[in-house]
Amino acid sequence: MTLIKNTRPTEGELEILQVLWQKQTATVRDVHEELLKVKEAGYTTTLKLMQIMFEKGLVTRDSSSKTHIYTPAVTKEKTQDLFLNRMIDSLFAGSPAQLVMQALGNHKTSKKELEEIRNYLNSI
Amino acid sequence: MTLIKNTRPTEGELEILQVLWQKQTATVRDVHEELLKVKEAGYTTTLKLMQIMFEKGLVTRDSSSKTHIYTPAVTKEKTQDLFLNRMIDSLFAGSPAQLVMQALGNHKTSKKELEEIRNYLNSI
DNA sequence: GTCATAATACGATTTTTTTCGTATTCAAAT
DNA sequence: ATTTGAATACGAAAAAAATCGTATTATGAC
Repeated sequence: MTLIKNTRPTEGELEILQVLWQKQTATVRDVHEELLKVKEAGYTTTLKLMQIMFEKGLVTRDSSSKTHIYTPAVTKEKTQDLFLNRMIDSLFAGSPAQLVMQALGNHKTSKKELEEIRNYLNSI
Repeated sequence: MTLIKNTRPTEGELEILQVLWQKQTATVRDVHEELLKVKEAGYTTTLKLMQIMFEKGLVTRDSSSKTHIYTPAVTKEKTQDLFLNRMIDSLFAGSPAQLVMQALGNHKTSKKELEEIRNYLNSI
């Protein structure tokens, strides 16, 4: 039986997952290139990080050809939940509602988005 | 002139702020006692952390008597926002609405809370 | 086949955060 | 005044995360 660890990605790992979720599939170079748009980083740094993520089971990879092809092994939703829960616990007294209202309050949200949320609320 | 850095509290610092926000004012021992309810920690560990937080400006302290008295120097709301923004950026494609819906979806929120949120929405 | 290029592997270093041991100091109780 | 207990200061070690340099290897162009 395989123990599923709830490995919480580090910041750096999160940045990489970002890219993988968007591209679905990518080489180290692909990811690296994408990261460069946002921050400074050496190629081998990205590589190493992705290797570690592979060991942790955060990504899978096809290594049948020299240039490995990576895919995310955790979903964006699961990861979002991981962080949301953590944040609700540690900063919002365990109340999702508090987080929601705080988030709505301090970010200008468009009418359209507010409407979406209203609809969503009604659908629950 | 003093540069105000947007120092993002570390995990450990957050736990301490937690306690300070709740108590408003506390000694190292107070905080430490509170932390013990939740996790294991040595007294001097807590002390050191609070000293570092003082240097960073995350807390202030009254050191007129031997036993210093600490108070939070950052508000809970500001700190919540700091983390919310970060999370929205890094996990929700910059869309607060997405975060809100995800948070509502995956946590059983009571009818009463949903009602509150609805009211809040209408008030915007 | 050889060479050049680009990829991986891997170890080591650096940086950040957490943890703790020890020395010192203050104050209250005797 | 002395002792004792609890507090702070401080440095250093340990742990976690990020960064990078170098060696090795595979592949495609010639």
